[in-house]
Parts: sequence; C-alpha cells; structure tokens
Amino acid sequence: MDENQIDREDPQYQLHCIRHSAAHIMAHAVQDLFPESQFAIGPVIKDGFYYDMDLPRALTTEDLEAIEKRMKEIIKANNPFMHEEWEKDQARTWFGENKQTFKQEIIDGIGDEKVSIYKEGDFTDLCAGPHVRYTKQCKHFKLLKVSGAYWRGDEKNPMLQRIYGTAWQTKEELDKYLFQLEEAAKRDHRKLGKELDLVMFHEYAPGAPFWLPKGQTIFRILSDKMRNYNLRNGYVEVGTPQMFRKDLWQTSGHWDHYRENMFIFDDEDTQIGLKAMNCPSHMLIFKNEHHSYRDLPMRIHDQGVLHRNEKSGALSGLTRVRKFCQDDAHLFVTPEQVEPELRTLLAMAKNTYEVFGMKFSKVYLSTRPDDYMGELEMWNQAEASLTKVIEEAGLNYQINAGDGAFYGPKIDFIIEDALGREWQTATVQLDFQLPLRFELKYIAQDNSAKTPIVIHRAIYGSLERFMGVLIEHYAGAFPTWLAPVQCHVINLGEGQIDYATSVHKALLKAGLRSHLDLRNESVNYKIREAQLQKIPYMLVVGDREMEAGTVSVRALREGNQGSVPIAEFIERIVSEADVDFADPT
RNA sequence: GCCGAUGUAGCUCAACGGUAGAGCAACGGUUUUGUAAACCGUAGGUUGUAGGUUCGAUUCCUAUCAUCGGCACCA
Repeated sequence: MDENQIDREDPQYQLHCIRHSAAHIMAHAVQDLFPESQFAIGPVIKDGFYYDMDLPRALTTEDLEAIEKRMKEIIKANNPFMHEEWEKDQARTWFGENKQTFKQEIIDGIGDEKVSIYKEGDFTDLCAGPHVRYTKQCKHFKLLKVSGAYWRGDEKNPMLQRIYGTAWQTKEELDKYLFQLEEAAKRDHRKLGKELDLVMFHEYAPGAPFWLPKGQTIFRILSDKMRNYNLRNGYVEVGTPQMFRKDLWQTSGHWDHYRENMFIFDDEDTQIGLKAMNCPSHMLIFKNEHHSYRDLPMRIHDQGVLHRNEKSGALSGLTRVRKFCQDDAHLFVTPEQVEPELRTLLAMAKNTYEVFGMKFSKVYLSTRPDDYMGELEMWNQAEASLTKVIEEAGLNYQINAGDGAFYGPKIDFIIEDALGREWQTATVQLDFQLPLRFELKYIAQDNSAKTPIVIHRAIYGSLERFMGVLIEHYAGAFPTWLAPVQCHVINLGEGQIDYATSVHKALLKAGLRSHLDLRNESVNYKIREAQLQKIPYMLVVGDREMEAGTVSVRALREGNQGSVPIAEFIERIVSEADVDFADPT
C-alpha cells in the first residue's frame, strides 16, 4: 500500500489496520502459549481476520479462551507496532533461527532486496502492513472458530490450524456483529427447513433431500413458473434418460474430466454413469434430426434429476447436495445469434430474481483458462460478446481471469446465504467444444454444414440450492404466491365446525392452499402455531362470522385485519398470488 | 478427501463409570375457547452403529456412519 496515497482517516482503512493488527496480536498470544509454533499467513478478511499456524497439538475451545485472555493482556500492555526494513538475507537467517520455515518460504518468493518487518512486543513478523500504532486500538475483538487449512491452499501441502476472529472499532459494532451472527443462524435453511416441515434428510441418502409435502409445494411452484417462463419465451422442454453407457461420457469429455464426481457402476460388460448434467442428452437430441439455420436458435429446457458424487466434506444442507434438479437449458445458436441470446438471458435472469427481491452479491465473468480448447479468435469474440452484454445490462461484475471452463467463457451469478457464504445460482456459459465432440451440424444459408455454438444456462441453477437461499432470504415467511399453506381456517369452537369446513372448501375450490384447523384447542393456541409456521393468513371464524358469512382475517405480520366476506378474501389472496416473471422485451 | 467438533425420546436440550430426565409434540380425559401456549393424566429411549476396557459403559478407548465449522473440490 502506498503510504502517501492512503487516507488514514478512512474508517475502512482503520478497520483494516485493526483487523490486521489483531491477527498479529493473536499470533503473539499463540507464540507465548505454544513457543514452538510456526506461523504461515494472517490476512484480513470480511468482518475479521485469521492466522494459519502449525501448532504442537490440535486447539480446543479452552485454548481459544486462553489465547483470547493472553491477547487481552497484550492489548492492555499497549505495545507499539514498530516497522523495520530488513535485508532479505538477514530476514531469512532470523526466521530460520526461529524455526519459521513458512516465513522463509514466503521470503524466498519476494522479489525485492528488502523485506518489511513489523514488531509488536516480542513478536516479530514478516508483514507488509499497515498496522495500528498501539495494541490498545484492537480492544474490540473476539475469536470465533478454529479449522484446518492447507498451506498455500494446496491439499498436497500439510494442513495447518487456522483461527478466525473478528475485530471492530467499537464495542457497539462488535456486539452488533455478534448479534447479527446469532440472527443469521435463526434463518439457516437447515433449521427452518426442519421447523417448517419443508425438507428432511436421512443418513441412508447423504446429500439427497427428501421434499416433504410443504417443501415439494414450493419446489413445484418454482419449477412450474420457470417451465412456463421458458416455454412462452421460445423454449421446448424435453425429458432425458437418467443413466448412460460410458461411451457417451467419453464422447462428451466427462469421462476424462468429471468422472471423479460421477456415480458409476458396472452393467454386464460395460459401465454406466448416472447423469451429472444434461448437456450430453441435449446434444443427442439436437443430432437426432437435420437442422437448418432457420431452426436456430433451438432452445432445449430440461429439469431432469442430476447426481453428482460430491466429496463427503463438501455437502451442506440444500446448498451443496448430491441429488438435484436444475432449470437447465441448452441453446443451439449461430455465431450471429450469440449476442442477442445472451442479452435475453441476462434480462430473464434479472426479471426472475427481481420477483424474489433478491440481489446478486457478485457477478463473475470467467475468461479463457490456460488449457483452453478451440481457436483463440473464437474465444476473443466470445469474451467480447459476454463483456458487451454484461455491461449493457448494467451489471456490476468482476473478471475471474483464466477461470472459464476449458470449453468456453462464462458468467456466474452469486448469492449469499444467511451466514454470508457465497453460492453460485444462475450461470451462462458459452461452449464451442461439445458441438465439435458430438459433430453437430446445421445447414447454413449458403448450403454449407456449420457447427452451432451452444449456450449452457440456468437461472435458478440448482433448484435445491435455490430453495436453500430462498428459505433464508424470506426467513421462512414465504410470500403468498409461494407459501406452501396460504391460510389456516380456525374455528372458535364446536359451533362453527360446519361453517369453518365450508370456508375451507371454498378456498380450496378457488385454488388456494388452505388448512383447516378444527382441533379442540384455544384460538390463541391455534394462532400461535400458525404464526410459528409463518402462515400468511389466519381466518378465525366464530358465531359473528358465521352469521355474516365472513371471515376474520389475521395477517402474519400485520395482525388482525377485521372481518371480510369470504369472496372478498378469496379475491384478495388470488390477486396477491398472481405473480410471474416479466418477459424480456 | 483433509483438520476439528457433535450425535441421548418426534423436536429442543439435561445428566453421567453404578441399568437415563425435563419442556414441547403425541395419546386419553376435562374444557368449547375471539387473535402468539387452558387443565389433569398416560405413554415414549438397545443414548448413531460395531467392537474393546471394566464387576458394571450412555459416560473411557478404537473403528465406522451421519451432521456441523472450515480447508480443498465445485462443468
């Protein structure tokens, strides 16, 4: 960081210094408690910091407390942070004498003749800075968790222990952050999915959700909405096989590139792979008949079930599963059609997420990797097209240089879960390779056979993952159009059983998702349960309502709304549930 | 897959080297209720699974499965 250009008054800069310094203080405390520790790296991250280190034994929760305690002592001592410049050799020797082999490795990778050193008390670290002036400025911190992390992020390297912490300028900010963590945990889709009877898991099928009636209702609505959205925008829908002989996966390239993540089993004298993606099937469908340029773009939609053999440690609720469906589609296009199709796709994605009130936390444009396949010219043109449409769409994006698939560049849309973890949902990928591998052709205007370009795209992405982020987005309180149960009809007592039943039937007949609660319980009890289940509407019926042909409406958030005629309520809720994605212009 | 933690009734949790306990839910009864929990009672568990140590294991040890927090992976 250029010392002359930074604004030391900038709160972001100060926070950065506090967190970076807190990481040093933590390492200092660990050094005091475990003198034989070796330190690796300790950067600032979102909301805090971590430090990776090699310790004589695994840390426990008690250790974390002891480290925190020692940190407080260091902070109380108010040591200054001293900056020094050392010759590389000098630094190498010093860190060698102190058995800091990771630091030596880092020094070896530094190009300059001198290296930057920060000292705080008797803790000396190789570090570019910047830091606060005194340890007392790092008072408001908390250590959060310990985990394993590979040295230099490579699983071939030894695993170090990583301690995560958070640090803030004031106690209020720290408390607020910790409170937010607790609140976020309440929105966790794994907790809500269970509490609201949406989904269950069983150890007999790790990573494979069981959709319970309520969860399946939401799932079906999402699926239907997207199916209809696609169909009215020029797509066709197909259904494709669940498993294929290995020859198909060899042709598509998955046998070489993705086999590790597929479920494969023997069948007579060959092997069969459960499908992990739909693209190969769609290639076969395209190839099933001859195509003229007049047929293009051909847009094939498929919500088939996919299985991916994710590594055991990767599974996580609904957001990382082994069995899932995508709102998948493959577009077979001519080169001229790439841009307009991309433009339409971005509009469809935008219009879809708008309906849920969801925002992408990041949009990545992933460009040509080193081991790319195909012609450079095609790549350049594809990347230019993606850049053009992404900018036209006004999306705030970041370039992930070299992170594209080997077959083409892509745009990935990222949504954060309640705990701030990022998940890819929508994706748009250009593919020049699969059409070649499957020898796809269409007859161009000049009567020559040309290879189409394929666009892989999904808007929800995995419906399971989308459900997960959606549950957290709404904290389980789904809007009326998505709510698996839209209203509870609640009778006061035995006198209104028939009336309540007739109200419930009228609602069902109007296409609403109503639940009749005739249990011999108090109104308060039934209301409470409906509130906890986050049912949008509670319809209480007593003698007054029965005589007037009305229902007393209570809304989940707004509370008691007074009595309205049944027909009026139905009209209201039907119009409220009339929600759809806007078509691209 | 790697490092670490966790696993007790349907759910949320307690206990602990001496044959497991609560609240809610369930079931039975009383009550017939006006917008977030009526009252009484009953039943419910091979403490994830498999071994081992021990007179005795839910508790200690080992393995294994699942889940959780990270790392790595993520067409």
